[in-house]
Amino acid sequence: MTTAKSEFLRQAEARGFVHQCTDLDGLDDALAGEGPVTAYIGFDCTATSLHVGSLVPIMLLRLLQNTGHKPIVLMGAGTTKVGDPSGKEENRKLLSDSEIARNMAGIEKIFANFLTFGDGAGDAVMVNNADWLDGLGYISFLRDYGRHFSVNRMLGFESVKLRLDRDQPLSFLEFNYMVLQAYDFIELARRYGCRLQMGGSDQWGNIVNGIELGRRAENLTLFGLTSPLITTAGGEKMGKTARGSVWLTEEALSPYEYWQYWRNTADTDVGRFLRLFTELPLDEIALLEALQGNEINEAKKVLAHEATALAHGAEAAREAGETARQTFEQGTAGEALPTIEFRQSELAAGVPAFELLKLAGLAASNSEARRLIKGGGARINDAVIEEETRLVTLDDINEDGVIKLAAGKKRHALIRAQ
RNA sequence: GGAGGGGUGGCCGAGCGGUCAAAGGCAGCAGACUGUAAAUCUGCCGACGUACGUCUACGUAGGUUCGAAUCCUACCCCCUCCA
Repeated sequence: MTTAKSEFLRQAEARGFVHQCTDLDGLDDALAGEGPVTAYIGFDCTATSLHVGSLVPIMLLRLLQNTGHKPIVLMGAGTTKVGDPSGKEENRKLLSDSEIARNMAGIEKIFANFLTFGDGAGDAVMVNNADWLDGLGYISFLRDYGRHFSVNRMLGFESVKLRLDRDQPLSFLEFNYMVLQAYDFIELARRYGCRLQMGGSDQWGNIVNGIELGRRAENLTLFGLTSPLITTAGGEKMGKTARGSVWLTEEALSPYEYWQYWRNTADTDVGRFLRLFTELPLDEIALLEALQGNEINEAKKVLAHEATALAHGAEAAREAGETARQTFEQGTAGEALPTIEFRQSELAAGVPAFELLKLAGLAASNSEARRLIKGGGARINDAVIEEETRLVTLDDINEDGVIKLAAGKKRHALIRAQ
């Protein structure tokens, strides 16, 4: 298929969201037909925040909503109790109910920035599969749905095969994950008329299972659509930096640092990321992408701004951009830099620079900070720190009333005296 | 159930009684170059300590030895082959 009829698929394809689809033409017909199509993506509740690795599905749901359809965010509180074996890591540790509840609350807040929730036809809804999974009756579930699953086939699925081939243990608990995920789909179809499940390419097997269960058990026509796994030009999964994951919540990662993450995108990733992670028109992106040499930095700033505005709001994005401008282009210090407060009296007595570097999060330990100083990578107010044991005092406060600390050229922090 | 192989720093992977905080690679950090890019080159890369150093670390727990990642015993886990 070259041109989709539906706005959603046209955009999704043009922007690089589509990897595989169970029935592209059929789905296109449905999407182009009358009324909104309801679609869902499931998210595990394994942490209190999501990171940029989850941004592709989030943007996909947003695109769905923007093109007139209804997104369902499925919180996998129920399936999280089982653990997805496709993670291929080993057994995951089981999370307690309270941990799951806490994680879910954190994740919910993120979606509020990306989707419009409500009761209208096109409004997004958030549901929790624990609502139906927790109360399943074992025998009746087996009789009604279990009979539609062929163990022979399940053994052939990538997630399972991988474990078996390596003789790694796969508990019966985990083996059931795909059954439950398949069941989620028909439960959503029943409750919300949901007809499409989307997800990362690693979810293909799980999604297909749901579709087949729908057909066998309820004679439903369901669709599946997966997006490619996005890696950086360096071939790495997205979302890791020196300081850990690139989280989407302010509490976990400041908007400024989030902005910086995007600003530091590799040249070759700029166009792809603009298409996936911003909503700029494609022709505009094409222009930005075509910029050469130094000028591509303008495209990166646009990417950083747009992406940050989605996650943290336009104002926070503007502020982050302004701080970056002041810090990098003007050599002064912007408001939004990470800041630590210090008591006047403590500073008067003098605090070792390496300790400040550690406290500011620019080094993981005192040793690392000392090494940084030894290596000539640490600066106070733009002056390289020469002695390893340099004390920082009130005298170091510059004309802006702060002490500017830097580790390398990119990582800055401010010290304020209280 | 039987036979053999293995568990080493964030990951991969050498070491197989002292010279081992442990080769090499990857990742990471910094420096040079640049464009807050990529590639390349250089340095650093357990913690604490201004140096000498101290402490913690080679699956877990004991033991042998002046001395163990290296040898012995038990336990846990993984892999390969046989039944």
